[in-house]
Amino acid sequence: MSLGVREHVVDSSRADILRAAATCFMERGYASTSIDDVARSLGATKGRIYHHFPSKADLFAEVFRAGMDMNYQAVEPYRHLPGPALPRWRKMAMVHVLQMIDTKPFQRAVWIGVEMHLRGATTPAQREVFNELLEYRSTYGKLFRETLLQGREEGVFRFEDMSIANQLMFMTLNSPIFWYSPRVGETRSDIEVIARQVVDFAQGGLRGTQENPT
Amino acid sequence: MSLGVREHVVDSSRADILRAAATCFMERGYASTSIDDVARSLGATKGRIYHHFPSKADLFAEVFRAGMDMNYQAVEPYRHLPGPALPRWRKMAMVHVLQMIDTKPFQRAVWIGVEMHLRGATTPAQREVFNELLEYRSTYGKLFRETLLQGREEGVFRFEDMSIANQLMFMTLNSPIFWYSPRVGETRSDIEVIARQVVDFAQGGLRGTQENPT
DNA sequence: TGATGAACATACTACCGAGTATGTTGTCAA
DNA sequence: TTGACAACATACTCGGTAGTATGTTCATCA
Repeated sequence: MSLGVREHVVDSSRADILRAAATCFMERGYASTSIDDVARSLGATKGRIYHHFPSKADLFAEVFRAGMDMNYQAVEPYRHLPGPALPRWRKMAMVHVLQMIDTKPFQRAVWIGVEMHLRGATTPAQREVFNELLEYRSTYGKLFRETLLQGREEGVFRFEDMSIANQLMFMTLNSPIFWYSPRVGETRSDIEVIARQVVDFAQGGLRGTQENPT
Repeated sequence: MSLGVREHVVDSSRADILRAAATCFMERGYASTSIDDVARSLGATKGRIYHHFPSKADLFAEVFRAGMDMNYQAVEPYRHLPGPALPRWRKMAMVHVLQMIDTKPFQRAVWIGVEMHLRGATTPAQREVFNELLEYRSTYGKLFRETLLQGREEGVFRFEDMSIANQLMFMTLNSPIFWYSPRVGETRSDIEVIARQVVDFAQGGLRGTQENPT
């Protein structure tokens, strides 16, 4: 079952390509990123990319999947924390936001992928792959949805429309992929302060205006 | 000073092109939208586009400017409402969200434009135009910023970092450009219900968790 | 009424980028 | 040591697209 040195080298090369591709997609978007761009950022040529990935669309899909995997694995350990909804939601939200910051290029790619799918900018052949990935994303969304519902029952959340609340919450929690950029000399605790503010905003939003208390 | 029939026809043709272009940019993004796409959606050819706009980048810039103009003109009447910050902020926010819904194609173009600028995906020549447009956008942002500060002094808002709060607020208020789509048989009041939920979420977010009340 | 120019359409060029076909080099197994 | 294959690089093709150059039509005005 253990992988030989050769396999590790291959996987490492693949992973390097995925990282470079994620960064390129983040910086220029999908359409404006050429395979040559990705190769150049690796000091390589197209041959290397096409040796590991059959097409640009497949390369992008792998980046997308990698980003989703990171999220799922980060949040999954906390989804079944027992007890009231709020602390569990806060933990999950915090982990999610930190993921957005720590793996920004991949998360931007996920965003781009969702956008592309929503406007149907994929070939029928790529549709299948994408549908599977978005199913994956949908599953991830459900992790939060359950906790949102429990929180509403417990009175800590007061949103009206579940669908809208879900959109707004994820919009808030995902937003660092657009505006966060590391500062020089930034420590881990600085990042956590930022993430906490994002989570606080989302929590306040989910509670609403609270103009009719009791 | 009054325009003749000829000028009106010209302006109407230009406006048609801008609307079609905004829709195309929304549906496929900037890079994936060809001038032929825009022309085809008008039942015309490239010649018509290039007769009115010198380049694709200029066409896009005009769409961007039109979107910003709509926002500014919609919000400006309320920026100097006297009295406490909260009702003024709510009015401005509500108008802003309704603008996002009513002129979605243009607002998506504005978003795309900001993204493009942030990653520097513009030629030096287009930089000047873009810088002016983003200055415009910055001015628009200040309309809200003043009210945010007043609201914090009055205790209705409790955010820590002004920059982050501003980002999160606009992220929330802008978000309908991504997830709103008209429903069949939807009335104006249905739309206003949606917009109100968005504004409520943003207001709750700006107030924060409120775990240390007084 | 004919000349002029605006408002397009048509036909073309030049380039860029995805994908392919074909080398080249190093490694490992027999 | 050799041959076979993985992991690339190199050198192409080919379709699509921005931009241009050149018609064409119609209204307006001298």
